[in-house]
Amino acid sequence: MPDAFEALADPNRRAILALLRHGEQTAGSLVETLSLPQPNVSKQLRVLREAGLVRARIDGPRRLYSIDPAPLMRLDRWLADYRSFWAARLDALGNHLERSE
Amino acid sequence: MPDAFEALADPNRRAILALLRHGEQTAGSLVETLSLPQPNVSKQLRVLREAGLVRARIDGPRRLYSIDPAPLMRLDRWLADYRSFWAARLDALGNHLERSE
DNA sequence: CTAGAATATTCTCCGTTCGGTATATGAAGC
DNA sequence: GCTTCATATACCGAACGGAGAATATTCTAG
Repeated sequence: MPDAFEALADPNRRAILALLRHGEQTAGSLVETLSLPQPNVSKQLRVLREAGLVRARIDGPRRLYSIDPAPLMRLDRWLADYRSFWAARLDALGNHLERSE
Repeated sequence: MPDAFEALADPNRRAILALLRHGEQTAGSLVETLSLPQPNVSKQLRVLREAGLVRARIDGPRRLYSIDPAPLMRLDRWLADYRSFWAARLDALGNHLERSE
């Protein structure tokens, strides 16, 4: 059972996640968009599912996949411990920041 | 040459990064703290270096490793595209948010 | 219950990675 | 130049991960 870090290590899986940002998608539409072989996509979806990054909703013969944000939240918290390393640098450069204290 | 996602997929490498949060460390002190074989640590440091996550400063016979935040910044920007998936949920729970539109 | 569409699983092959051990490089002191 | 300490690299075998092709499962329709 892979964790989120391992699941995100693969570019194809990140591409799937990016597509799911636009909303629920059937496995088939992901196959079309990615122009990858169907079994390949299905296997990557399984890894994403086991890592908790996506969930599948059964709709007749299709499965509708969508993002489950929980592991990404944890990744965000993990990353928070490192933000101080670049926050200072950005302030110094005077860049516009999306976030402010 | 591995990218940051691949480099972060390994728990030992994440442990090294966590230790470097406290500041520059020699390879030797990392070996002690992690209680991993020295060549193992050295190899993980190489992967982290090639991914740009750490840099090494030569100080006599030792190498002082420290965090290079650039790839983590990129990871943060990557993650930003997914924040909307849990921001709404946090709002609903009444949690305090670091960022606001 | 048969057929067909959508998706998942299995299998094999191959390149990569990992842990462990041994060895090599490089700098500093004598 | 030799020795020693600190670190890196080379080598090996085992385990892992991904691509591809073939097959199995599951649902729905008729």
